Amino acid sequence: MAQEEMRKGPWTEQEDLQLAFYVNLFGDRRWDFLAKVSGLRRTGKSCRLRWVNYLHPGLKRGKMTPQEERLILELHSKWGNRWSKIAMKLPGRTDNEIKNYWRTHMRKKAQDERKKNKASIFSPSSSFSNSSSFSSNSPDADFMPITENNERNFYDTGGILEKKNEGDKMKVYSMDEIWKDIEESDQTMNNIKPIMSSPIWNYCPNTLWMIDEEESKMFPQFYCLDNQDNTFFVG
DNA sequence: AATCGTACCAACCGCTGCTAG
DNA sequence: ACTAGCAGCGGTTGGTACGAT
Repeated sequence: MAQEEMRKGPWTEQEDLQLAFYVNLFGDRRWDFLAKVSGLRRTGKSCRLRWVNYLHPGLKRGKMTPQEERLILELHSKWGNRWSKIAMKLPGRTDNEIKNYWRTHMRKKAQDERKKNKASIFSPSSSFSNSSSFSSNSPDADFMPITENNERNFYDTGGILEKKNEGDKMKVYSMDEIWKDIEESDQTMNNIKPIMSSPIWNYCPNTLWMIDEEESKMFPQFYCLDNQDNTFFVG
């Protein structure tokens, strides 16, 4: 039997409306089922992605704030490429968004570093000439961490570098209280399996997806960003 | 005005882990 | 205990907007 051709590529406004309607009707589970009943010629996977990354009412649009940027840097240095985990600490931001941001950010930073290094590489007093990154052939390698296998990887940065950043060029921001709570929530999260992986699910008290009492116990706290004065607060 | 390079974002792909049967 | 199906995650790619030349 010839399988119906699945649509790919950008979503139309009509498709968005259709998806939103059926998600509201049946909930945000069983994506294959949703894809089928909605009549959208999309895979369940595609529907889920569209909903999570674009249509969900709890999403925050627009540029990353400096606070968010700093938090991403901090969390990435701690957790590495655990985008979904990082996204959990940035309400309204998706793992995809953070991942994209990081990619752009790192590339830019790598280029800056490269320029700096090029300027100082021939200087006799340059400590760079003694650094391990000197031997790298890759253009971005200067900014890549060394992995547990002693390999460099542009994309997989952070995490294991946590100690390496102590006291050297990585600026340390004072986010003690946030960190304290993140560490506490780490312990909690290690013991409790989250119901949903996306941060937006426990961020949308005014939407159809209100968290219930049980869920709120699992996620006792989350950070919110006050766009007025750019401060974090715990909800 | 045309072309090129870069940044950004949306979406796809492949893999993994979880869970229900 | 095993397996199939599903959900989610991380990596990658492709398209578009925009600024520089």
